[in-house]
Amino acid sequence: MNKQAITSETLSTEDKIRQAAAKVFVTKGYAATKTRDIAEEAGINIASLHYYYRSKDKLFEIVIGESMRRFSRSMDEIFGSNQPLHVKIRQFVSIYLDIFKENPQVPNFVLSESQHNPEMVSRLLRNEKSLSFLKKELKDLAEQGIIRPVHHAQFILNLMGLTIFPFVAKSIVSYKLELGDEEYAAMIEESRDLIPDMIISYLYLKKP
Amino acid sequence: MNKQAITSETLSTEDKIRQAAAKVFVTKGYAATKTRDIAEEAGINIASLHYYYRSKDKLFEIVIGESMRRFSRSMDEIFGSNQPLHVKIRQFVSIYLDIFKENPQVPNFVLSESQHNPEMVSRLLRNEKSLSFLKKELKDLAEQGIIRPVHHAQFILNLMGLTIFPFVAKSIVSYKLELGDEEYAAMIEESRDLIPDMIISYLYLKKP
DNA sequence: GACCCGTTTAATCATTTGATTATATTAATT
DNA sequence: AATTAATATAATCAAATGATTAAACGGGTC
Repeated sequence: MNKQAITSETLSTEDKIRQAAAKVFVTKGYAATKTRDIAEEAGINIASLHYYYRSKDKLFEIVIGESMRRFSRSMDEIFGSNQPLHVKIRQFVSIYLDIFKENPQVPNFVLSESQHNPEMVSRLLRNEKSLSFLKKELKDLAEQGIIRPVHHAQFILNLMGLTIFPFVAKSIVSYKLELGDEEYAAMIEESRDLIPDMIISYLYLKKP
Repeated sequence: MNKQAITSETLSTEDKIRQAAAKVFVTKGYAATKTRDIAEEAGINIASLHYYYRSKDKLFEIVIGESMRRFSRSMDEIFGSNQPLHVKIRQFVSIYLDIFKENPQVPNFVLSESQHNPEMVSRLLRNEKSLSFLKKELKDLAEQGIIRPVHHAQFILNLMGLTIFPFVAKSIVSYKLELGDEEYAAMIEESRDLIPDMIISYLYLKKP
C-alpha cells in the first residue's frame, strides 16, 4: 500500500496534482502530456487541475523549474565549497549518480525541453548563481602548475557529459551493446570511480 | 536562393515531404509536430502527405530510422576498421563532431524519442551490426598490457558522452556559463583533440 | 480529342484536447 | 440550523488535429 496510501490520504489535492504532473511530464514530455493524463494520475477531476494551476503551461513551468533549480543548485554548492578540486569532482559524480539513479528520466526531460524552448532556460534559471568561482579556481591551479590549463566550460561539459550520458542514452546503448538492466546498472556504478579517475588523471600534472 | 530553389524545383513531392518532415520532427519532436506543420514546410497539401506516407507515424519512423542508422553505421565502420585503437578514437570524435555541427539538434531528437519509445529502438536497429568486435579488441589489448582493462560499454559510453553532450546541453550550459555561440563553438572545436587526448591518456598504460 | 492514370487540392469528418461554466459538496463559522 | 467560502464534479465548448473523400488537374497514349 504505502506510496499509494500516502498519496491519496495525506497529500493535499494541490500536492497530488504537482506530483502527478511531475511524473507524467517527465515520462512523456510536455507536448505528449494531456491534462487528462495528469488528472487521472492524481485521481482528481480535470477542472480541479485548472482550479489550482491556471493552465497546463503554468503547471509545467513549476515542474521543470523545480528540476532545473535542484540540478543547478547542487552544482553551485559542490563547486562553491572550499574543498580541493579533486574532492569536488568525486562529490559531483557521486551525488549526481545518486540523483539520477532515483530519477533516470529527468536528465533527458530537462535537456529535451530546454532545447525545444531555450528562452525558458533563461527565464527559469534567472536568479541562480553562476559558476564563475570555478573559472577562477581552475585559473589559479593552472598558474600554480598543479593542473593543466583548461577552459572552465570544457571542464564542466566533460564532467557533466560523462556523468549524465549513461542515463540519457540507455535505450540505445543497452540495445546496441546487448546489455541487460543489471549489467547496465553495474556499469554506472563502476563509473562512480572511473569518471573522477579519468578526469583527475588528465587534469592534474602532479597526482594529488 | 539556392537551397530554396533546389527544394521547390528539383525535388519530387515525396522527397520534399521527407525533407520537411525531418526538419520539423527534429526541431520540435514527434508529439509537438503537426502534420500541417510538415505540409506547410514542404509547401504541399496535407492530403498529399497522407497520399505518400499513410500516417504521421509511418513518416516519423522513416525519418528517425534514417537518423539512427546513419549514427549506428558510422560507428560500426570506424570500430570495424583495422586501424590502431587510438586512431579510431580520434576518428570517432572528429567524424561525429562534424556530423553534429551540421545537425546540432539530431542527438537530442534521437535520444529523447528513444527514451519515450524504447521498443522503437529495437525495431529500427534490428538489422544493424553490433559492436562485439570492439569488445574483443579491448580485451586483447588489455591482456597484452597495452591498455588498462575496461568494460567495452564503459569505453563507448564515455567516448559518446564526451562527444555528444555539448550538443544536447547547449541551451543550459551556455546560459549557466554565460557563453556566446562563437565561444561555445570554439570550445567544441577544442574538444576535437581534448577528448581523444583524455581518453587515450587514461586508457593506454604506455603512450601509443 | 478521348481516355486513363498518377497526383494534387479543397472540403469535410470524427476525435482529442485545453479550458470553462454552472452546479454540487464539504467544512468551518456564526 | 443557516450562512459562507473553499473545493470538487459533470457537462460542455471551441479550437486543433489526424485522416479521408470526392473532385479537379496534368500529362502521356491511343
